[in-house]
Amino acid sequence: MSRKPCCVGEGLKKGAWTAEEDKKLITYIHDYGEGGWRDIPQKAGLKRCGKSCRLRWTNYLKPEIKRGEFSSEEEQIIIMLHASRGNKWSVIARHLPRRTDNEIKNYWNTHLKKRLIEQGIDPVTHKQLASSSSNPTVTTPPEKSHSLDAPSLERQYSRSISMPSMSPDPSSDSKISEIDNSDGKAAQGGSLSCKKRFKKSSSTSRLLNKVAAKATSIKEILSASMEGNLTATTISHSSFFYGFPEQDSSNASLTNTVSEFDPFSQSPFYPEHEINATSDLGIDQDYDFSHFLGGDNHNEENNMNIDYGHDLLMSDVSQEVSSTSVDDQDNMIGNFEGYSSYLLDHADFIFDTDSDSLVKHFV
DNA sequence: AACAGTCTCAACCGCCTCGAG
DNA sequence: TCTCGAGGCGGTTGAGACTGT
Repeated sequence: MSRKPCCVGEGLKKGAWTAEEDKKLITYIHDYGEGGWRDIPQKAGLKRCGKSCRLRWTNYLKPEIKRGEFSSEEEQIIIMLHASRGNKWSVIARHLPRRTDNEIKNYWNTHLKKRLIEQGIDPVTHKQLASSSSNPTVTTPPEKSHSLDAPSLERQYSRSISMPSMSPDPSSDSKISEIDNSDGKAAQGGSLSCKKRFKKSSSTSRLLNKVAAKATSIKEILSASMEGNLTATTISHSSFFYGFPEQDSSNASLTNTVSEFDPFSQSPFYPEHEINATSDLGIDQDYDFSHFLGGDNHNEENNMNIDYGHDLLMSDVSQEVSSTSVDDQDNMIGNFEGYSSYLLDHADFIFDTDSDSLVKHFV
């Protein structure tokens, strides 16, 4: 019972971190590892509260953190998880690889919430706002507002929730690079603003970036779910094919080639080619995001956004990932990686100027 | 160029949970 | 069983960047 309180003390600094402070913290954690935050400021020579050090590390300096624009897949995941979990940012963050709860929270408050409102959807209840609905729904009490069933969600999101997405900033691995050393202050918002980024991106490059983001996101999602040691991700096998309508099952050679990289085919833990289809939404079928993507115009660009199952509304009370062996997890992750690589290696994505969309050709 | 309004997001605040003593 | 501190979490703030006039 002789512990010192954490955040009391004279001369503790507040406000933006300087590059020098960041360097001290990074150096210390590199040498001694995370944990024992109470003692870190003194040992690292920082005039900061331990809690502040922990937040700075976990939200900003940690090497594996991904910064930059959220992909459309990430946006969809956030919205769907928010619909079922509410403002449980840490829970949502566990299922978004390398994203922090703080970043997700900010992105929700500054982008996604506004977009849902613009679309006439209540960002709290995820139901149609009364003023914008021709068929007003009864207001749902808050405690029930985040447990909508799949058909309800499907009805609510009648338009695209996608925005042009950019691949992660290549420089994002270097946190130091985001510090403006000219005045010793942390650079505000380490990357360009959303609006500016979009101005710089042509529709073609945006689409190509989507392809790149898609190829890695499959693996990342499963990896994060496993690393989070909470739940299995509910990605159904057949979802992989929903986004590839031109993939004809009658084409025997193609089908064989694809199944060679089937991430589920070698897992004895997931019979019937389905990973833990239990979800908070109580759905066990694939969630077809084409309903989200805008009326009758389901062009290829839209399909690019729904290429894997978005019924990955995981349940923290469902099957624990720890019940699977390490070998099996590695095997599955490896298969995801193989499938992603396959897409990049064996499918040409050609930009069709007529339809302003990408056309996918397997070679 | 200057100013005001708006937007973004890093950082802080306060509360909660868990576990050690 | 109780107390208390560490760590975690969600809500909020405000400095700085951006945009419009």
